[in-house]
Amino acid sequence: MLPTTEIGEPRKTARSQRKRIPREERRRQIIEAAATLFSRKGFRGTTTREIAEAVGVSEAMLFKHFATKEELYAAIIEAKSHGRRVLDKAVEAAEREDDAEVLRTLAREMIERIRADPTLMRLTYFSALEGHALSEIMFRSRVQQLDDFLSRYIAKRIAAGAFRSVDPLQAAWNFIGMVAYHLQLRELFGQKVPRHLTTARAVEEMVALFLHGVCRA
Amino acid sequence: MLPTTEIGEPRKTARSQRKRIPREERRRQIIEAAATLFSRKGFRGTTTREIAEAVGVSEAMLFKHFATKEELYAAIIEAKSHGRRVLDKAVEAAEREDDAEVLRTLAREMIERIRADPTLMRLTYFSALEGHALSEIMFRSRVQQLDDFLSRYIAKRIAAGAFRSVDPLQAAWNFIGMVAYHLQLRELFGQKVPRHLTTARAVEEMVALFLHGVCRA
DNA sequence: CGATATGGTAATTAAGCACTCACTATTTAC
DNA sequence: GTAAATAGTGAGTGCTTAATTACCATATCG
Repeated sequence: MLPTTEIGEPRKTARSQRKRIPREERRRQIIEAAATLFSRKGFRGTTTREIAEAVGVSEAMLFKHFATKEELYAAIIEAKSHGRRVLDKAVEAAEREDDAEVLRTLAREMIERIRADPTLMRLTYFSALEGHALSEIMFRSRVQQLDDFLSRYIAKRIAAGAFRSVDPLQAAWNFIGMVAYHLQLRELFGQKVPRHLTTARAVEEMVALFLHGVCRA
Repeated sequence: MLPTTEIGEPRKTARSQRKRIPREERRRQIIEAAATLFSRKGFRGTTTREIAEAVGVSEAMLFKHFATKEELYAAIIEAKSHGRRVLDKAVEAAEREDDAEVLRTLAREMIERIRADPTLMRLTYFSALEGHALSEIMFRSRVQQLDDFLSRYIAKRIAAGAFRSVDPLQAAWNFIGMVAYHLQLRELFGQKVPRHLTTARAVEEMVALFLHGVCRA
C-alpha cells in the first residue's frame, strides 16, 4: 500500500552479510532441500516458500535457478536417479555363485541405504501416487535394475541345476517383495516390531526361506 | 462489487429440477466420490470443488455435511475401515489345515479385492506418506489382521511339526510381502509384466516358494 | 392451506499459492 | 577504481483454494 519510503529504511548494509554462494553449489542446496521436503510432504504438499526458507534464500532465487516448480522436481529426479548402484557388492558374490551371500547382500544393501536416507523411497512412492510422469524414470533406474540382476542370476542357477525350475522373474519379485515389505512396514507405516526381530534376523529368515524354497528338493 | 439486483435475475424456477436427496444418501455419495478422488490425487491434491462437481452438488453442500475437508477425510476412513474381512475364506481352509489353500486363498483375496477397487490401497499409501494420523487406523484395521491371522497359523503348523521352526511373524510378513509387492508393481507402478506371468501363475509360484521354504527338510 | 424444517445454491471472503519484476549488493576482470 | 557480471531480495500479481453467508425451493404435516 504505502510506498517503501514511508519507513525510515535502516539499510543495514553492515548487517547484510548475505552469503554469496556460487551458482552450482546453491543449485545443489536447493535440490537437496526440495528433495527432503517433497519426500516428506509430496510435490503438491510442499510450497516454494518452504523450500526457499529451508535453503535460507528468497523465493525469487529459486526461480532464477528453476523456471518452474515442476522443473525443480525434474532436476531432483535427474540428480537422484543415477546414484551408485545398489548391487555392486552383490555382483561380486554372484560371480562366486554364493547364493546365500548374493541374497543377503542385496537385502542388506537395500535396507541400509533406504534407512540411511528414506528420501528416495518416499519420493518414489509419492511420484507414483501423484501420477508424475517422472516416477517412471525414478522407478526404472532404481528398482528395475534389481529385478533384472536377480532374475538373471536365478535363471543362471536354474540352468546350472542348482535351483528348481521356477519362473526366474517371479522368483526375483518374490524375494525383493519380502525386502520391500520389510522396508514399507518400518519406514512408511511405522510398524512396531518385536525386539527379537532385528534386521539381521529378518534378512536371514528371508534368505533361508527363499533358498529352501528354490533349492532342488 | 455490484449489487446482485443489477442483473434481471431470470430465476429459472422451471429448470431447477434439483434432485432433493435424503441426508444419509447424499452423505454416502459424497464420501464415495471423495474417496475415489483422494485415492487418485491425494488429500492435498483434491479440491473441494472437484468433489462437489463429482457428486453434482455445490461446494456449500459439502460443508453442510462436513464442517471441514479434514472431517470429510475422517468420515471416509471411518466408512472404509470396517469393511468385510479379507480372510473369511482363508479361515475355513485353515481349519482343514490345508496349507496351500490357506495361502492361495489369502493371496487371491488380497489381489482380487484390490484390483477390483484400488481406492483403499492408494488411500492407505497416501495417508501414510502425507503423515495423516488416520493412516494408522486404516492400516491397523486392514493389514495387521492379516499379519495376525497368518503368523498364528504358521505358529500352529510349526507346533504341529508340519513346518520348520521359522519365526512365525517374519514368515507371515515374507509371504504377505510377496503378494503386496505384486500388487504394488501392477497397481502403483504400472509395471509391464510378461504375458505368461498371469496372476494365477504368480500366486502359485508364491505359494510353492513359501511352502518349499518352510516345510521340514 | 400456510408454517416449518430441510435440501439446495450463487456469490463472496480471506488466505495461500506459483511466479514476476524492479531493484540492490557483492564479486571479478580489466 | 570502475564496469560488467552475477548473487540476491522485497514487494507485488493474478489465480486458486477452503470455508461462509445470505438467500431460494421443495416437501411434509398439522
